[in-house]
Amino acid sequence: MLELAVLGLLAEQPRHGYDLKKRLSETLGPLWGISFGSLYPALRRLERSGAIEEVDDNAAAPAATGAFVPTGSLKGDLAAARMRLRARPTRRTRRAYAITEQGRALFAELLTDEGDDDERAFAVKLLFCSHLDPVARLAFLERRRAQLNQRLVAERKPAARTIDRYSRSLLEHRARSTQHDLDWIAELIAQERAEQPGGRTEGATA
Amino acid sequence: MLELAVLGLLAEQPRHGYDLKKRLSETLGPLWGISFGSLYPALRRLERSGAIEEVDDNAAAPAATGAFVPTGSLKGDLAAARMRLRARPTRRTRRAYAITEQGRALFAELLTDEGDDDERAFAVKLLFCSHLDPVARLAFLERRRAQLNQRLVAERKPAARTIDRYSRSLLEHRARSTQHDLDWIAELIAQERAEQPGGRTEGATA
DNA sequence: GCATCGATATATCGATTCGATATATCGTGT
DNA sequence: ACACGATATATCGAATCGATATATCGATGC
Repeated sequence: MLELAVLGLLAEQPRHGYDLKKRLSETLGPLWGISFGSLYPALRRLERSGAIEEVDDNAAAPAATGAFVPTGSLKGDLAAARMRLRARPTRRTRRAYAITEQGRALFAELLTDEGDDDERAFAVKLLFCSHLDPVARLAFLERRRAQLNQRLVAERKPAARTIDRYSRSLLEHRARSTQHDLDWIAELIAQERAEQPGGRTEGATA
Repeated sequence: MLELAVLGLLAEQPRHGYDLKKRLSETLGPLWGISFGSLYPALRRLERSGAIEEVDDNAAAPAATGAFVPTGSLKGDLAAARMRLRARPTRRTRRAYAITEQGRALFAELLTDEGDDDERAFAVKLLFCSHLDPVARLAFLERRRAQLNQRLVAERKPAARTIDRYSRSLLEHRARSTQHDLDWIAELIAQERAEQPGGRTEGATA
């Protein structure tokens, strides 16, 4: 999962770890508080497997402090040179990674994979689903809709057990949330269909 | 977290692992697909720490197949006896646990703890917040409301970066969801206040 | 210049959790 | 007697988390 997210971001441009984390947690937000303890190992895994490779830091976004680095300035070059020259930089400095051809293949595979579909997986895949062809994208959204529909049915049936007031409220709220998600997906699907009519119409109107 | 959930269920009555998992996943649903690989170790941890203890299986819910065990029937007694008599039952049979005094203290402590408050922690605490006194419960709900408010502010501010259409849709949907959660909490708080007026009015009308 | 501070950045550790798998037991149908 | 599916416990390796340590960079003040 983390692999997919990292590959997706690196597919756009080379980036370094800190920046990857920043982007991911600002987009995935509270849904996935991604941690360095999982990110850096994931980067090492990906590098060992040849899906990404370290590149000489350039074009790797500076994760702006407000001050932005004038790419290729004298100052920047000097800093980079110093960095490169040091006998052992003790490696506490930026490491930028770029995706490889192999990595792109892996990315496509993970993105298409139908197996895993929890909340996180869906959100991550949606973030990068513009890389899918229209048909696959539609299938992806339909899959999600079916999943949510199924969940909603389970949530609608009354509680069976005697439950306390707060539990009941939680259950009810979750059913409403699922409905909310479902409406959203339905709209995304409608937009897809509007743009490429002729997709298969299976299960058309919810 | 799992500890809290387990203690909360065992506070009602003794239960065995499989049943605990069933109840938790039917209530926490897709938010937390709790697994045996975390549950059983958690039970062992709790037992070692003295928060729970194994009890001779009785009153531990049978997790109904539809057929219910007529508690204390001839058949049940025989099965139990056979189980107890076997030299080494290879322990692939039920283990029921009950909460101890120590466990209740731990439960109260975990439930009151203000530290951890992700989605899961909130849901679990809400499930058992009837064990809190009204003042603590109100404080708990207010804490959640403040957290969601803060999140909403962050989500409302426009995207800063150029993002693709699906990312934007995700972001927008999440802001709406947060608002939805916020409304829900606000209502829970209103109900609390209605039932016990005189709670401190700090930040009363959102 | 230089001391210091907060933001940027990488790394690692132990503990928890996940997901898959193995295996035993029970109730039921045939 | 047997097979079967649901119930039930257990364990393994890998992924993830949360905390912590440490290094670097840029700005601010003196």
